[in-house]
Amino acid sequence: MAKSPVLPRAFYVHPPDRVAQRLLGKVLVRRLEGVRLAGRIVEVEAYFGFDDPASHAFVGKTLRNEVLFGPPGFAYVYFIYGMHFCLNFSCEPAGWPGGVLLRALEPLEGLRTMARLRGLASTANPRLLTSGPGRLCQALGIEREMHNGIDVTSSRSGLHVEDDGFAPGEIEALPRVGIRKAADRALRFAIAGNRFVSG
DNA sequence: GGAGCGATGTCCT
DNA sequence: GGACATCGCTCCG
Repeated sequence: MAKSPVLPRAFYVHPPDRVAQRLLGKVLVRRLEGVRLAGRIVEVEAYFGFDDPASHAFVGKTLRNEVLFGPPGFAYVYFIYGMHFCLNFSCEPAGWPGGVLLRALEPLEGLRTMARLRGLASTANPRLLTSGPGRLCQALGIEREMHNGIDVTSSRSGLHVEDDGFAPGEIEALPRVGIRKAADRALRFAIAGNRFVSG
């Protein structure tokens, strides 16, 4: 089996809605203590900058969101609701804010480790592993202190994205989840019919 | 299976 | 002090 190429920086140097749609079908890979955890990206959301009130970047650059204003292809990990982490990738050239939130994966490799990290006794219901932004971070052992600001275009950073040639087929555009502002914009993208989409 | 709701830390005003 | 890009539990049908 040919080794899948890692998505390079150039992949992320585009507006977040474009990057979001092109991330669908790619494989998120986390190397954790020698174990390879992997899942296919099936649901994402795009967040712009100053013209998007729902974006963390809308208020301008702060200590928390500065990764979104930096160069593309870096992880923006934040803590929400007192107990969950969410993973984004920065987009657009340095100086332009924008990011893509990863909302759901179809688990491919390392399911038993994912279940353990999620506090589940088994992999009987794989939807409970990585369907949802907080769940996928927990399943892959992604935390802010370790991962915020790391380069996801390097396979040495322990978190990167690969292209295994999978073609996602039909993509649907939906309203974003869990936001109050700009909730009418269809900036959530999913592989149509995939059972791991969080909805 | 779906609506309702509580838990809980961090950031910005 | 309030809002928050969530999750899992309860209760009800």
